[in-house]
Order: sequence, then C-alpha cells, then structure tokens
Amino acid sequence: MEKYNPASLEKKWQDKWFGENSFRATEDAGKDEFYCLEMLPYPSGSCHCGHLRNYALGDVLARFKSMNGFNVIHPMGFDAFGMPAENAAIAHGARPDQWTYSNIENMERQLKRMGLSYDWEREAITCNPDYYRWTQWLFELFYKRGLAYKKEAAVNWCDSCGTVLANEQVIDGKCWRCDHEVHKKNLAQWFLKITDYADELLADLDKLKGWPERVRIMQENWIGRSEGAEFSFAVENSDDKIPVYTTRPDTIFGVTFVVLAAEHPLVEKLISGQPNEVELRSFVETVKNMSDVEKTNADTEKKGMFTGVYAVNPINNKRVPIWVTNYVVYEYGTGAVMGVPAHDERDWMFATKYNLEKILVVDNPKKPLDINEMDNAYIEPGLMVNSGSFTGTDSVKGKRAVVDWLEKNNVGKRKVNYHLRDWLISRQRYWGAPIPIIYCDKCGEVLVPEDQLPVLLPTDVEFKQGALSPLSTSKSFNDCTCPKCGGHAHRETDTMDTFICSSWYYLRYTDPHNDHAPFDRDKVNYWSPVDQYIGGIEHAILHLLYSRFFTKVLRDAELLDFDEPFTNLLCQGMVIKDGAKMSKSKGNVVSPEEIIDKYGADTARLFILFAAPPERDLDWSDQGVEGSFRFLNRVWRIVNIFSEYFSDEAYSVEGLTVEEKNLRRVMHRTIKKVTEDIGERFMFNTAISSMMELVNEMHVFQDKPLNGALAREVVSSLLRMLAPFVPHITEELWSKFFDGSVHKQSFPTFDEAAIVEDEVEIVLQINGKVRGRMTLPRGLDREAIEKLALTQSRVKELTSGKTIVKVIAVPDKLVNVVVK
RNA sequence: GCGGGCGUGGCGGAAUCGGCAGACGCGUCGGACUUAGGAUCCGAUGUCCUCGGACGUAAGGGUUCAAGUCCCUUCGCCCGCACCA
Repeated sequence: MEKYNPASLEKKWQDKWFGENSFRATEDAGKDEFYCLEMLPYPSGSCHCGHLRNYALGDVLARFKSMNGFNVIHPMGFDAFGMPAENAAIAHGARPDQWTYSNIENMERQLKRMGLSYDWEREAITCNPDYYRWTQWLFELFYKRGLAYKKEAAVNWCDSCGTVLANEQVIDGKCWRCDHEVHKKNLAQWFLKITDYADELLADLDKLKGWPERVRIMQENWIGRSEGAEFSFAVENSDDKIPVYTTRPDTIFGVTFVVLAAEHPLVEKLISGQPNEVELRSFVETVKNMSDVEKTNADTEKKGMFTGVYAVNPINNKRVPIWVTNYVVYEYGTGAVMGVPAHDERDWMFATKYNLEKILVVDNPKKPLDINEMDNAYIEPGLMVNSGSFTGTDSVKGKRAVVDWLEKNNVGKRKVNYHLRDWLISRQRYWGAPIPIIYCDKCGEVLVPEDQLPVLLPTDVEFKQGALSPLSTSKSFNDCTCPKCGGHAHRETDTMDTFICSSWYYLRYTDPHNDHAPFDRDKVNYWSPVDQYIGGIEHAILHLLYSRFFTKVLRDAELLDFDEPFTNLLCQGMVIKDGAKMSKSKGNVVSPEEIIDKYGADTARLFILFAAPPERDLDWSDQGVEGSFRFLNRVWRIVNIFSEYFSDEAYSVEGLTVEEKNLRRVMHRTIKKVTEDIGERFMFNTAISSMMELVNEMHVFQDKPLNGALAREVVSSLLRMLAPFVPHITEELWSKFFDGSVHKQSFPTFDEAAIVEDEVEIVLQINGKVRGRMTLPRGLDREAIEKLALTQSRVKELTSGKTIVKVIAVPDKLVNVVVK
C-alpha cells in the first residue's frame, strides 16, 4: 500500500482545482443559492491560526452546501488599505502599494495551500483603483443623499497614528489599532450620517434571528436609544437659557440644582466677574484637562463648584444654583443636566458631598419614604409627591403628563437621544481611498464628476509620522481645476476610513468586474444577502454596524432590494496557546504554514475544527495535531484495505452478518449525525468525532471478510462526509476508487429505518439508580416494558420486602421502579 | 454598577427535548507485532472501595420517579458597556 503523502497529493489537487477554477460561481435561477462568506483579511503578510480557523469553518459549510445541491458562492478578498502599509513606508521607505501587493501574493498562496474552495475570479482587493473607484462613487452617492457632510468638531485624535478616529474605534479611551491614548482635537472633518438610520438599525436587530444574541445586544447598547424631554432653565438676571435633557421628567419638581459640563459654552460667561473667578477658572481648566478615560469613569469622585449664578425651573419657578462639575458628559444630550438628588444616584452623591437640598418627589407606594432617613436615591417608579398639580399621579404616567405640560407651555419638547454619533470617516493618512471632493475658491465644495473617478492616489508624496495628510505634500494631487467653473481649486487631502471599503465588499463579490456600476442590481439580489457570515467577535460593532448602515442606504437608493446584509452570523472564538491568545510578544505563535509543511493542510484543518466548537476559544495542542494526522492515516489505511473487498453487486440487508449489519447501521447513524451537526448545529467537532467512531467500527473488518458492496458503500459515504473537512485526501482516495471529483458528488443521505436497531437495551432503575439492564425488542409500549421489568430477577431481588409505590416506563429507554 | 456567557476526569471536550455523566481525541498504563519502535494494531483508563457497592458535573439548597440540564442563593472566571442624566 502506498503511504499517505499529504505534501505531494495536496499540491496535485490544488493545482488542478485552482488551475481550472473548480469553485467558480455562476448565476443559475433554477437553483437555490447559498452565499457563504468569511470576513476578509487585512494583508498583514501571512495567515495566522485565527485565519485558518475562520476559513476552515467557512470552507466546510460552503462545500457541504454545494454537495447538498446549493448554488454556492464563496468569495475571498483583501481589506488592503490601512496604516501598516504606510508605517512600512515611514519605517523603511517601502512603497505602500508594493508592500501590500507582495503581502497579498503571499497570503493568496497560503490560502490556496489550505485548500479553501474560493472562486478567485471574484476576488476583491480594496486598494485596487477598480475597487476604490466605486468606494468613491458610493461616497458621492451618500453626499448626494445628504448623508455625507463636513463639520468642525472635537474629534478623537491618535498621536501615534497621526489621524482622527471614529467613536467606534476608541476602546477604553485608546486607539483600537495601536492602543495609544486618544485625545480630543478640534478639526473640520467628514462624517457619514449614520444617526439618520439609528432607529432602523435598532429596530431591525429583531430581524437578525440568526445572529448571536450578545452581538445584537452590543449593537443595541451602542446605538443606545433613550426617550425623554429637552427643556430649558432660564438663567437669572439674563436672557441666557440652559437646555437640559432628561429621561425623568416626572422628577422635575425635585430639581435642586443645575450642573454644567466644564466644556459647556455658557460656563465662561457665568464665571467671569465672580468674586472667586480665578478659583473657578482653575477648576474648569483642571476638568477640561482630565483624560476621557478618567472623566467618563463612574468611579471618579464627583466634584463641582457653584458658579454663583442661579437658574429658574420653568415648571415651578424655583430658583436653583448652577454648578460646574466633572461628571456631566459634554458630548451627550445638551452638556447640562438637572440635578435631582432624591431620584438619581449621581445627583445624590453630589448633593450629599456639597450639602445641597434634596426633595422627595416620587414616593414608594409600598413603603412611604422620608427624605431624612434615605441613604441613597430612590430611582424606581412610584407616586408623584410635592409636585404641584401632578401630586398623586403615577410617575410612569406622570412622565407623559409633565412633557405634555412642557410642550403646551412652550418650554420644552419630547426628545429621543442616542449614544450613536455620526461616523467620522476622514483620515489624515495616505493609504486609503481619497475623498472625491474639490474645494474651489468660488464654488466651494464640489464633488469630483463621476466620469473622473477614481481620484487616484499620487506617488509623489512624503511619508511623515504625525504630519498633515501625506496627500497634501503632493503638488500633482493638490492642484486641480474646478469641475464647475474651471477655475483654480485644490483637492481634499484626507482619505477615507478603511471601514468604508469593507462596508460594501460583500456586494462587490456578486459582480466583481462591473466597470459601469459598483454592482448590478439583479446579480446582487440573486446572491445576497449573505446566508452565512463567519468572523471574529471583535467586529460586533464596527464592521457589522457600518455594513448594516451601508446596506440600508443602498436599499433606499434602489441599488439593491434587501434590508440586512448578513442573515446568519457565526462568531468564532480565539485561538489560544499556553493559556493566552497567540501573539508575537508572548512567543506562543504557531504558523499554519509550519503545520501544513509538516502534516499537510488536511491535518491542520481537521485539528482546528475538531479541537473545540466554533464559538468557543480553542486551545492549540501540538499533540492534538498529531492525533488528527494519525486519524487521516487510519482513514488512508482502512479505505485501502476496504477497497480490496469492493464489488458492484447489490447486497440484501438480510444476507449480512451481524457485524456487517452493525457497520451498516453505524454508517447511517453517522451520516445523520454529520448532516445535522454541520447543517443545523454548527458542531463541526462532534461531526468529526462521529466519523472517527465510524472509522473505528470499520477496523473490525481489517482482518475479517466483508461484503464487497457494503464495503464500497461505506467508503463512498465516508469519503463524501469527510470531503468538506479534508478535501485533499478524500479527493485522492475518491479518484482511486470512484469516478469524478468527490467535491462534485452529492452528500450521502441516510435511511432512518437503517439506523433503528431491532433490539434495545433498557435501563432498570430502582429509585432512580441504575441497577441493571434488559434487552428487549424495540417499540414495546409502557405497559409491556413495565410488566417485563418487574419479572427481572434483579428487580425482584432488590424490591423484595418493599412496597412498590410507582413504576415509570419510558419506551426504548428505561424503567424506574420506586419503592419504599 | 449594568448586560451577556462560562464553570464537567490528568488535558481538549461530549451528553441536541429532564432519562445510563465522561462520546471522540490527547496523555498515561498494559498487550501484540518487531532486530528495534517515539510506527502500526488491540485493550484498559472519573474517584474511593471491605468488590456488595458508595461518591461524582464550582459550592449550598429546592422541584422531580429521575437534574450537568429546570428554579433559588453563593463563589470564581471570561467578554461587552459603563457618570448617557
């Protein structure tokens, strides 16, 4: 028998598959399509184990669906713009495009070595002008629809990356990419109006039944919708007003102070001229200089100073002091808050510290409260008290009543607030898609005409860390003529956030070579939405939220006809080794290519699918890899042994020996298990373990005669079941003993009748403890098993002298005799 | 603090609807084959045991004929959000 030699046979089949593009997807209206997608990688240089896991999962599903008759599209590409390419340029003068394309070349080679069933003709590389031309075109579409605008704002700035960041890219006050502290900077920047879609993005989360609950909840929290009211306090002896936002209008009579964020525009006016102006100003400066992390941490001690000025509560004309504090978030709501110490924990702490008045306005209906005996705020709903004409109203109803009053008296209105902010998309970096805007002295902001797209990246630039956008150093790029008036103009020198590029790539795959539109509407509608998306949880908000936003805008622009881009989402766990995530700094990195060199891609794939269920973190084990390799050798050997028995004659089940019947039953059982584990449960690990059981069962016949037709049937089923997991070895063995490609065969089907055994073992329990077993024909009813169980000597022995209280019989499973 | 998840042998993990806990793999031990084995094949492997059994799914309690699974309390770990008014 020839030895199993993965290196040569894997190469052979890869050359064939990718040489003829075996996995080409073509539209076929007569077939159900299945869009299987894994998150596209950043071309960092080489694939890591997380990639291997992600893509192996997708590949099993794509191949499985294809064998089940679906018209599968399974594309791959590269999210190729971004900082690392530019950093390479800064560090050692590499050209970002050359650096990127050589990384892509290497990673494509590695992906092919993994035997992944991609249709490479559909590849999308986001830094190709053919691609970013349409990214720019989409920006213009957003602009024309009023969804892209430039404004000056305090934005997140990362010194280390030398660029601004979107809110979603700031994690714990630090840059998502380089982990450096982010600070605020006032700049004029481009934004996409994602907040216009906040309500729909929130509501449609309910449609995403195929998404993990935690991802939906994270998005829900991120959008952070809250309903309340906005109204204004008048500043005493002045025309100024202080608008505040509250979700508790029912507590409006309990306001005893108003608090402003240090950044609030009115602060300067209020404090100037106060006797303690110097002290106040110094406090305001201290708060302004606090880092965002410190400022937004609930544990930071609440501090404040009385400005010396009073405000007037519009509902009862009560005069309350205005304080400036460190605990109001300037960016949320109006940057000013009404202080209701009796019914808000933060206000309680603040009022206690500075000895401010507390007024109870919502009482506990079950147990009346006394403000002097409370030791924290009462935040539950209840009965309104001390609230003028609202006294006695249920506080939930009171919310509405108070807002009605505010609206009627023209001092306030209903207001919905979101945590979600507009998406800041400009980046002061080179390696991204240029924003297709021209600034003309006469005409102002002008879109680059569509027929002049793409706005190409220039090559005459200087790369410098922390400088302005490198594009501004290019004369050829900067100077241009105005498309409207033909006069002198200059270009926008910022590029777009790379998350824009990856917000629509899955749509481009459906029509990757289109040169008159980003994609054709019929094609995108045929293939999309993505039936199964697979990737890491780190994109729970960023990429997944942006992509949903894009899809909705493109639907409104009638470019496509669906609301949500990804019907089902699977978030795979991390790959761990020695108790920590694999990372260069920890020195616990395993390179997939190393494993492929040593054992072959099939072993690498099998191990990573077998070691843990997809969503759980996976512990890398070198010995576990050996085990997977051993299994494939066992398959190789037993299939070759079985092939000696092969015959084409049909067999009759009755004519089989007991052991042959058992093998046949295990085969059917395994097909059922594998079909359900892949198709319904995403439990690839148990699918593999059941196939291992089948292979173990086959070993009974390694030195025992076996019906040739059954041998053939078992091997055929096994190879077809294994094919999605280990495509090379199965293709090789299939080609030796059968016709065509194993990957073009249909997935084996099972016969439920072939799985059931004639006889079943029934567990005998006394008081719930297993005390024996009996073998009975299957399908007996309750009464029959119960009767039979009571005649068993073991049961008689253990129940003698005791009273049988009850007997529970579960057909084909167990009998439990309850005795006293 | 709020939200979500998890806790099962020496290890990774099974147990899908409340019905035999520990499938499958790793490791370990034993056997066969062999000049040899770190190859291959076969077998054993939760703990304790007086060999009858007893105990056992983070801890404690509850429901049930029956609980890893359902309910309550506690502990521990992981992830996300966090002064959002």
